[in-house]
Amino acid sequence: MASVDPRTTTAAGSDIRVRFCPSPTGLPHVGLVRTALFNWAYARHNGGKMIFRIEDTDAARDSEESYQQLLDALRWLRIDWDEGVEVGGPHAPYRQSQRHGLYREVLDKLLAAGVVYESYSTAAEIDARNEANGRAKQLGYDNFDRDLTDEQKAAFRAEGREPAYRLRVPDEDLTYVDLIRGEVTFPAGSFPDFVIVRAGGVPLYTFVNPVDDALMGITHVLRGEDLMPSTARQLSLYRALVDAGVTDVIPRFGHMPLVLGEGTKKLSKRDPRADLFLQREKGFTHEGLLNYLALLGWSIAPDRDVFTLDELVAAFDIADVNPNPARFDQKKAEAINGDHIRMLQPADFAARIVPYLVARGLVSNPPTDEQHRLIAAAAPLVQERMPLLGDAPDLLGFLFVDDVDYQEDALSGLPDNADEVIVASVGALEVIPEGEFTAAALQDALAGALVEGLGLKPRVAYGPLRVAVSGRKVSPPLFESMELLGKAETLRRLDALVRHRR
RNA sequence: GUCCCCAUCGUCCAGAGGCCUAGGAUCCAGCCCUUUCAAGGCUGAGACACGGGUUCGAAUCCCGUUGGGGACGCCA
Repeated sequence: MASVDPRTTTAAGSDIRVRFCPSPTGLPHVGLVRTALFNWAYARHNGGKMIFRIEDTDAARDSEESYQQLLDALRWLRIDWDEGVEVGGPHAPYRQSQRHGLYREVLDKLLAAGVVYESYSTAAEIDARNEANGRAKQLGYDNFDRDLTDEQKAAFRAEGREPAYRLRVPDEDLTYVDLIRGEVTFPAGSFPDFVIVRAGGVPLYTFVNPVDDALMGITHVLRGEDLMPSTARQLSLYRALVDAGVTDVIPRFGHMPLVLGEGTKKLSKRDPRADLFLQREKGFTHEGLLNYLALLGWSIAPDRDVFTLDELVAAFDIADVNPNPARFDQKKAEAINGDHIRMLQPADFAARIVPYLVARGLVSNPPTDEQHRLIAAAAPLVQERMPLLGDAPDLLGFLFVDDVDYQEDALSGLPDNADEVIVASVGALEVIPEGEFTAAALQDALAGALVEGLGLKPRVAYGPLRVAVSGRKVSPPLFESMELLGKAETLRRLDALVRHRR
């Protein structure tokens, strides 16, 4: 009869310690971000601690660049940590590549406790034995070296072989209560004794991950569903760790649903939607992206899905997370982001679009005082009409260039009487004094000349002016745009379009 | 092949036995507002995978089927 190990932690509230422990390989992925977010939110909600550790145990794939990107990502997202890389803490160091001495000590304790043994079998030998015994190859290792005598070990050593170390896994069912999925049982014998330290002494992930969790006092392991099957191995290692006196409690586990891409497949690292920095370049705010990601498996209320990070923290509980895999929907993510953009204070919004204008070469870096003034004045015109901060250059670009870049569709959409409209407009605008060139005055003058005077529908009347001013069919509100440009520049642009059409 | 997980509108989420003629968001369609586009408002289309139980009563509990996903390394 399966039962939960009584040594499982009962930590709650401020005793909760969670960790985020990525390996520095490749670009930060949105799935990774959601894992970090839920860990962080759980810690913050409960007043517990968030530990940020780096699992750089694979020298071949890890890179310093990737490590820096991870830091950049979390800092941009405002996901902070109480202990870990950069900030230090009582369990430093927090990069596994700097903890080898610790792993050696733990291995010695496990060896002394008799729960780990030396294994000399090579992969080829294991395969050969399986074949000879009519045992399926997928079953893997056959626990051959479990009871090697000292003489046998000496003989292998004499051949120049170095042992790998394997954990003697318990021959009984392993049960735990998943924080998201409830009770889960792995039947006895579903996996063989596994290697924890490679021949040559390099410790493996299957070893260092639980060891660090134990050493760092992690109470709640919240990770991706893809790691769920390895929980059986972790549990068996944990028991060994307790038996060997390395730790005295076993953490609780919660497995978050996968983030899917198109169809039913896991969101690929190659999928552009998965690339955190690409999403940032497109113009996601950290608030919007985090809000959307939180929606993948969780909700704050039945009838609401836009919320602040503070609200998320106040409401979050890992037990409320839905176990279903969720698809990343770019459209909805952008819609949520648009809501967050609209929630921004005007000055904050203006500041946030600056990097995008700079990137497009529309303003200098940093912008001049004059450019700052223009950005601040123009920002309110576009804040509610963009789902992404990256839409700013297209919408506001016309304000920062001397020559209007006419879009093809804008030109071709011009009515036949465009010149007539512009000429009439110029007449109406010329009489407005420089100091009274305001949106309200412009609207009065243009409505009088075009809508009443020429009897045009507003859509027809203002279209040519919009193209003359912005070069586009879609732009910020016309009169306000003209006010920002000023009388002289506005008239110059109207004239320029007429010339351009000749 | 073995083990594990999952199953409500196209998508995401709500629903922990009667409040469900299943609710919200997104997307799509239409209307309103309107100087374009948005935003905003309104309306509409759209789902409990299937089959058995349990129960007076099931989207909700149990079993099975089907479907999907994940894991099975001296990778992480």
